Amino acid sequence: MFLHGQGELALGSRLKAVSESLYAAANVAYRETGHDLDAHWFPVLRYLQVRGPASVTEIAAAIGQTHPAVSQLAAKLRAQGWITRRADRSDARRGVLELSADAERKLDRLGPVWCAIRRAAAAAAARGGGTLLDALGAFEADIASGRLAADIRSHHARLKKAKIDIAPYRSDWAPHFERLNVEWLQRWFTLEDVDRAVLGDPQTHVIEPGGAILFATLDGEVIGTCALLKEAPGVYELSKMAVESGFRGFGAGRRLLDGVIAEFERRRGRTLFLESSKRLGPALQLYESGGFVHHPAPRPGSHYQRADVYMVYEPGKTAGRRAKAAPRKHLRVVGR
Amino acid sequence: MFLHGQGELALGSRLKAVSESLYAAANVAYRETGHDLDAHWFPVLRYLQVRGPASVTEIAAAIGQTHPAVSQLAAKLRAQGWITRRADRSDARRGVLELSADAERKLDRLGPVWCAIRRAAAAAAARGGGTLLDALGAFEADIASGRLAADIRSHHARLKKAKIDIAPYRSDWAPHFERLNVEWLQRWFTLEDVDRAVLGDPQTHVIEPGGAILFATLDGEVIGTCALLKEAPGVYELSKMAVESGFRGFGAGRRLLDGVIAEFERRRGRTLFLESSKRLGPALQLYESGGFVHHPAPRPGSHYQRADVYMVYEPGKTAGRRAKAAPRKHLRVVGR
DNA sequence: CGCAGTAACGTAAGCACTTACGTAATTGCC
DNA sequence: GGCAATTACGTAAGTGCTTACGTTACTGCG
Repeated sequence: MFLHGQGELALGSRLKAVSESLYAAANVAYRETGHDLDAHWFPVLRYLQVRGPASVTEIAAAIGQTHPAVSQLAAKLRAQGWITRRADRSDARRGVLELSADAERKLDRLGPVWCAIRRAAAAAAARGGGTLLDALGAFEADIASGRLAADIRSHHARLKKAKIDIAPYRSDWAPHFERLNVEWLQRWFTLEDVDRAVLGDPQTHVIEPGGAILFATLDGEVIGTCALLKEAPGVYELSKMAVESGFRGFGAGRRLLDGVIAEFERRRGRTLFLESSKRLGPALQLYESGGFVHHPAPRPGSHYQRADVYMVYEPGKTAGRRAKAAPRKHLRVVGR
Repeated sequence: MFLHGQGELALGSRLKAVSESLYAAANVAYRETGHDLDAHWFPVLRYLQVRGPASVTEIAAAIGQTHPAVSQLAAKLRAQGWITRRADRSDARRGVLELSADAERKLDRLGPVWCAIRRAAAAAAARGGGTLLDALGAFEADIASGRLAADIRSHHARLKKAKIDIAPYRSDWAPHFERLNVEWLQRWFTLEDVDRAVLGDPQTHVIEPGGAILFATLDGEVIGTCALLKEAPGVYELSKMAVESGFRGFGAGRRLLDGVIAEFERRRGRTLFLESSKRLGPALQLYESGGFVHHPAPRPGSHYQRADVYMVYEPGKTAGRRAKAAPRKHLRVVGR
């Protein structure tokens, strides 16, 4: 192509073309996997998914676009039922955009597609090696030959067939432990000092005192984590359970919970408790079905500001589990 | 920025944003240096400059855009006097777009700006190192901080102050010798076998037989070249003179011509001739002012199909040079 | 407390492309 | 040599952004 000979001068044109091809490739992947959304919506929808309800200007600033762009897209998404808008009671100028429950459910299933796109794109970029121009050239070649699209397809097929694995702590996965937890903490609460300490150095704060950290992986991709903290001899806390948005509903949370309980039992612990919040409805359901029962009073001397739920593990109480798990059956099929 | 955390998934958005920022940065550079054109025109204008007159679909295919895009831009450029359109007599559907003389003159001066943009962009891309994502991040940082714009400015300032240097043959510059000549040969004629041989391996075809190759450089950038070929003992040919489009009118051709004549004289040659074409008006003027006189008959046994001009160097005939050079004075000031 | 300055949007219009479509000329093929 | 298929390319309309502008609400400062 003529522009290749023009070096960096044609970068603008080529970047734009590659950008558009990437949107198109992503859209093909969405369509093929039965997801009805447009790649251009990704920044806004993903922001709302990860960070929770937000105003137009907040989103615009975060994704690097102008507020009219977000405003117009929001109107369209609102018309299609993806998002809702309510007034901000503290500031009448501002509106709060929020994913509809339906959209939230849809997005929670997109993990494998996103992961497939990410892998294919990373592979294409890496093939170029060295410079930006080389990487761009490799991208263009992959797009022109259809290799990018084929790669997305095959990665997605692999991910859909893959099973969730539970793996023990690995120091090189410490950043995943932090990333996954920071994501939901920022969304639902704020990072407290206890969190920062534990997440920043899990080795010394969790592993060395006699606790454990488990990772849920799907085809090598870390998509969830959970920790068992040793509080006192025989007393353990289940904590830092996090599953990546986009991979929810595949059973990772259940597997992590079972894994942590197994770790607790391997240590012959006496007491296993957890602290959580009423706001985290689906998580509480999971804990209940896993054998945790609500404790009437809040835990004395809790280290979390946010904790208004205190649950304790009672091995006998796993009866509800099978019943709760049943309606999830079709999800498991999709997930595996 | 939020999108940075999304890895390759946000590549489309980021590429588009960087693309638009690059257009904007280039436009700032054009405006600051007093050039009245839009960065979006670059692919079309540059194609016409380098390859010569072309049809809408040919350009569209070459620059990777759709024909309506080129068609619409062509209409705009035609209205502004940048290009003209005439009918293709062999195919009534097709039109032939051609740069106006004025546009050609403007584009011939853009070399330093283009070079400055290229250098700044290359530096930004290199700062990221490794992967496409890193390079992109570096780009975004440079754009946000204004460093890219500042770099373009300072590179341009350097280039405008720089003088043209004439350097002897260096084997690592052989690709420049080829590139510069292929560019104009493809535009004005076609590559003949003689050309391919000489350009592909100048060492054995030019240097070793006792000839010479000179390069014109501006601040380290190779922008022109010219060769002295040894035809027989004492008989030399001036050939393969080429100056990059974008750097014309800065006196590089004159300097190369003088340099080659000096090489000829250093070798105590008897005869120095050249072959050219009537179609290359400005080049013929240069040769005339440099002391070459037209020979009435074509050269017997010419190796070029395209040659319809045969000139011979006569040392006394350099009188016209000063007169011809005079109106160029302001150009030299700009060029240095 | 009043009121300039600023912030949060929404709307309109523009821009650089695209896809869709129509028309006229050329090519290919029996 | 005739006619279907293809090609060149203009026009219209759509898209995903942008800039420009206006309205309403909030904020800070004398």
